[in-house]
Amino acid sequence: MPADPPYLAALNAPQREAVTTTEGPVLVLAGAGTGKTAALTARLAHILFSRLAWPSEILSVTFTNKAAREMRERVGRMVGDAVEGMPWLGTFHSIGAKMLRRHAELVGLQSNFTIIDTDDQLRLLKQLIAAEEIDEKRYPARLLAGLIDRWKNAGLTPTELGAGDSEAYADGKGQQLYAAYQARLKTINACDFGDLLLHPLVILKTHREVLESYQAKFKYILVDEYQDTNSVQYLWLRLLAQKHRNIACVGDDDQSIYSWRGAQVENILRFERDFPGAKIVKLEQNYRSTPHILGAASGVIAHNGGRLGKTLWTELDAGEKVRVMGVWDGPEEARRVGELIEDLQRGTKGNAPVSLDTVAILVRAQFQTREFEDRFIQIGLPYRIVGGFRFYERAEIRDAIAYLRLINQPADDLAFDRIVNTPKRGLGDKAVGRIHAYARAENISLLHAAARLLDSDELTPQARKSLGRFVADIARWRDRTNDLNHAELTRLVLDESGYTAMLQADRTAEAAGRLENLSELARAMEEYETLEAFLEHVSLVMDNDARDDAAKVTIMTIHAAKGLEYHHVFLVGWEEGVFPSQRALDEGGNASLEEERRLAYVAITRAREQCTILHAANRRIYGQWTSSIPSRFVGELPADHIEEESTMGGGPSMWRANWSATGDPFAHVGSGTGRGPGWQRATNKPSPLQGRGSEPYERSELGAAERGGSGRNALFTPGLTSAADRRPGRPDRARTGGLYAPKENRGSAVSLGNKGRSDVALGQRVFHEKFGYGAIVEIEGNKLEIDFEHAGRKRVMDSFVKVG
DNA sequence: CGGGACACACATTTT
DNA sequence: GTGTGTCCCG
Repeated sequence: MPADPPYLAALNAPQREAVTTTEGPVLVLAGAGTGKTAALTARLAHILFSRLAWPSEILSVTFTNKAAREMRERVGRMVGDAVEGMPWLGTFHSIGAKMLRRHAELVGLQSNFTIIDTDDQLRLLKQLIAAEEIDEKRYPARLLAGLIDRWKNAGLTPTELGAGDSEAYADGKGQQLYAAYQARLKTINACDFGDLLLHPLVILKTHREVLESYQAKFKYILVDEYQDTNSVQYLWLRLLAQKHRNIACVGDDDQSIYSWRGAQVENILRFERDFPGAKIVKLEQNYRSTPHILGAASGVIAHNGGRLGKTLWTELDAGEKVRVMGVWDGPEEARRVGELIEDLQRGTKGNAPVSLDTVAILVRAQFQTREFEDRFIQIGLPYRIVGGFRFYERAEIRDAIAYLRLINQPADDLAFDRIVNTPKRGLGDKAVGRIHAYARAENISLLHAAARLLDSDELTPQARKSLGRFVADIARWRDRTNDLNHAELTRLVLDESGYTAMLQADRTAEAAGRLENLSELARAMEEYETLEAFLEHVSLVMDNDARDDAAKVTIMTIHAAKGLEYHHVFLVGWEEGVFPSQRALDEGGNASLEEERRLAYVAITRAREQCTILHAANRRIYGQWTSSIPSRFVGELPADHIEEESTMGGGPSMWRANWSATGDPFAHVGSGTGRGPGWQRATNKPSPLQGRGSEPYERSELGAAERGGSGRNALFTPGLTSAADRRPGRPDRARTGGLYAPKENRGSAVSLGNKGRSDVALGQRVFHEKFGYGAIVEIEGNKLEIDFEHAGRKRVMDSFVKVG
């Protein structure tokens, strides 16, 4: 036997088996951190090196673009340029789009169809709902969108819906609307995310010759994160693998966290039945986490039933126990995490300084990121939030892309609607309404209708002139696609449409940023061969790849963290109602709870060396202060693997007891009734919930330092409110000292009325304790409107900024 | 027609 | 607390 090829050298026995068992169905059960990606990429390399197939004959699907990119890079390192020829490596959605473009006509589309996002989808549905004269208040478009999504994930076209399904919306109009929606998409030559999966399935099912060509083509199929496949994806795979039956699926039932998106763990559980004779390989040696971290994760997941069951083990040294910390409230949580990260960064107790790139904070839901953002701006700790607002969702970017979409695809009515009057051309509701009516009557696209209306008397001369110019512009730009590259075209369009001028005329601070974003857009486009390729990228790639190299702490959701690893991981908000989420507790029963638990498992196993779990006793959720108890998952952590500490004295068990002794501290407030600050003020009762957030401007005046910490004791001991609670804001650390405004201005700022200070001016750069640096865009007495570099626009009192 | 003020509902996770 | 939709005014 010749020496092992390099790609096999570093693999353990089960991994090798997963790599070299190329023929026949294989299911690889890979626990967290067991070298799943390594095995998967080695398998690809093995198939290529052994000349079992050409790169174009391998289908390998992942769930995220991140995973696809990583696999491409790693395979590239092993096999060199051959990876360039792997056209079928990508996410289910990108591969679906690719197949669909080849066979679009089979489902009534043209191959230059537009991929619409959820925003466009919602707008379209609203139109249809209105046309049916359904009360959108009673039956929100969102609900319908959710249903359609679910149907598509299940692989069901409108005609295939079950009897009960159409009942789900507006007294049985669900099916009808679904059909109308699909018809509408077809006329505007567009499809949504779900269609990228559903249309290809329909094509494979109804066109034997197409199916056979793909079956013959894909000699090997690889699927990552198999536990997350939904029904459409599953049906795809089953059809495509039928001929060669060389399908390798890698997954972990304990990491199934997408059932709400239609994922069926059952797919993994029934693999052997679907592919008789399948070989099962288990990867159980973990290379990522210390035994304590692994032990903690295993202890939690052991509370779930119906698992395939794996026993993870590791050869790594014991390392630190998982830290569990109880804190008083949300702001304190952020403060503590900030301090701990600064300690890491500095290096303490003989530990070497740590790069922020190896540190992550994982949250259950997006709203939790705010607290950390606020705090980190304040202390100047560099951070990056993954997910959240994405570059391509900004209004100006969407506008620019709408222009391009319309140029690329004149039937794109959604794009037309978006930009026909942006920038303002004097084409308001009335004019646009006429265009719509005409298009509907003649069954033509909006752009087409607009062109025809120019020859009629339907529009006012003013509107006609304006619209004429718009239509001519689009046509002219369309012609220029031949002689200009798309980045140049974009710049031309932005200039000639008046969009650039509109932003230049806008003196607000945001406008400058928008212009910058647009030039960034044009720059990004240069990396793509064609306009079509770029638009596809925009539609499918959701992660913001604006990566800069400065080391930063990463803040993201647990979902987004799947597949990633960090040396130091902070898991925050482990409280009942936050994690597990209230939704999961309220509905979905045990299945939801188990999914939350798997999420906890995923979260813990992201950590390599150090895992810190935090829970707060009080948290403000949707503006209401709520007391909370530690997550049940905290209780499920095996005692041997954790060490608990609390910043509140007495340890977590103490204040847990406190909580039950006090009963519901919010009983007198009628918590959860949605009563706002106004009501609280009106009652004029010295309630601990009163004050603070209820007064205008106060929120921004108070440093987070004060809002956290012991000042909040009042929540549990109403008698003791004040002194501590009313103490004026004060920096809690030496390095931020001196940034506060002079004392005499503070506390009485509101009563001082409109006497503004004299040392500030428009455009001036200032520093605010809570929001960081920003420029003054407006001065109104003692109130300033400031455009903060990181925190956006806020109105604050002038006494709380320092000229800087 | 456009912009601003107001009232209102609405609040996981994502390709 | 937020964003969205609507109304009214210039």
